[in-house]
Amino acid sequence: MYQGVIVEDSSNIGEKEYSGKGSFGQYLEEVFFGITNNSESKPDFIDAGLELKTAPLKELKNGELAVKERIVLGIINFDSIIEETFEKSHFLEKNLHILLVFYVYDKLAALENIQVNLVDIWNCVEQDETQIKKDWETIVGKIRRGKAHEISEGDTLYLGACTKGATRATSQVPQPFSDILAHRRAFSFKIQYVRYIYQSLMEKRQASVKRKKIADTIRITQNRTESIDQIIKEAFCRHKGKDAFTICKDLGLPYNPKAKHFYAQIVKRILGADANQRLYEFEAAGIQIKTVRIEVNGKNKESMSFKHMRYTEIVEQDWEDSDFYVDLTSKFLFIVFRRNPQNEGYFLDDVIFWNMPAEDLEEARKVWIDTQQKIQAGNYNSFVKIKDDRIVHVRPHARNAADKIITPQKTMELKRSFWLNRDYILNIVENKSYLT
DNA sequence: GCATGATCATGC
DNA sequence: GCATGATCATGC
Repeated sequence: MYQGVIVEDSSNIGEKEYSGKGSFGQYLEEVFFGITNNSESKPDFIDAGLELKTAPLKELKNGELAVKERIVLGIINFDSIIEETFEKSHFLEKNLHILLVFYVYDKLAALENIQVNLVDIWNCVEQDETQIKKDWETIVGKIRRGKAHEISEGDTLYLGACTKGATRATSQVPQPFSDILAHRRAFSFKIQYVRYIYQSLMEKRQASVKRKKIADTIRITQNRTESIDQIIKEAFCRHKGKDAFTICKDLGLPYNPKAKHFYAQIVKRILGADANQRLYEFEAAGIQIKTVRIEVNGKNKESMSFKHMRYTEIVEQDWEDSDFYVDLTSKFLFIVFRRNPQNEGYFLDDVIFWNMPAEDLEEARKVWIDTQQKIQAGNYNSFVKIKDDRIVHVRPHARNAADKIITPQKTMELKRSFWLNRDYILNIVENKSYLT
């Protein structure tokens, strides 16, 4: 643990070094707010009841800023949390009101030059009480059932239980209802939720400046006790067996299967939203809608691509901060269309709400590490292939052969992505039938 | 029939 | 102009 001196006057500042992850947070607390860094589990601004959290943003190629990481909210004590209720939880005591400081991440900049982009207060209970409580109870439920070692990021929507500690081997701790050691974990706002927080705070600010109206959002879980997947299932059941053309006709949507958001539009409408309305839970949880087409032979033709990787970025990243990790730990909503042998069209057969099981995520991690090492070594022609049968593979994902990006070796390489193997997708789809 | 490389279509 | 989701084309 870091033992800091109290910064009582500015002459101390120059003597102190802030390094590593969280250095900007320490700097803000000590120099700007004049409080000592501590790992005590009391609010940082005890009198105001405010917890200070800094959140890095990264600059995208197009100049826009995007949230870089999840926000970690404090270690989960497996032994004491089982005695708590959500309303009186340690989590709520510490994190009810959070003062968020979004800043632009710059590894090389001096701390005093770091650019703060947005400061605002977020009250997760005021905004999202139902789901945050549900998530908290899901996590605590696993601990109470002696399943702390099976906690997965995929279990929850907004509040996650992320792993803590440098390595798997050195971060195993006991749990109260099982002899199996579990990975030490902390509560966090999942990165998709942080993205949502940032986006909605920015929108609020811009709307107040420009006196603009914020687009309507629908909460599909509002006034309902069912889980989000049950609600989706019910809504989709009404359209099972129809072809996409008929569904569009029945919903009053244009039939335009090549449009990028065609299936997302259908989903939206099936769930009761208009084109100009937004689905709150999908945005706040970053749920990915993916379509799968099954041919007459019972198989899908295609693997599933994700956004292309940036070779210079991946060599510097930890697995858990990588784009691919964020993608794979999202909830997925697979919309399954099946080829109709009579008329060659596709009909809606199933929707599957899915998240990747921990052991598969671990396999994906190994492939990611393998890829990272090969990029580091400048080896761009021996990535994991689909034939290797390792759940995911690496493959080109470019506009054409000339569509290249820079590498750590300063050469140009074809854009590539991680892909989910087509067999793996088929397996998900065939084993988890959902609409009955 | 499938793996793999390559590319398309759309929208922001 | 490019990201992204999706799909095509070729050769083994």
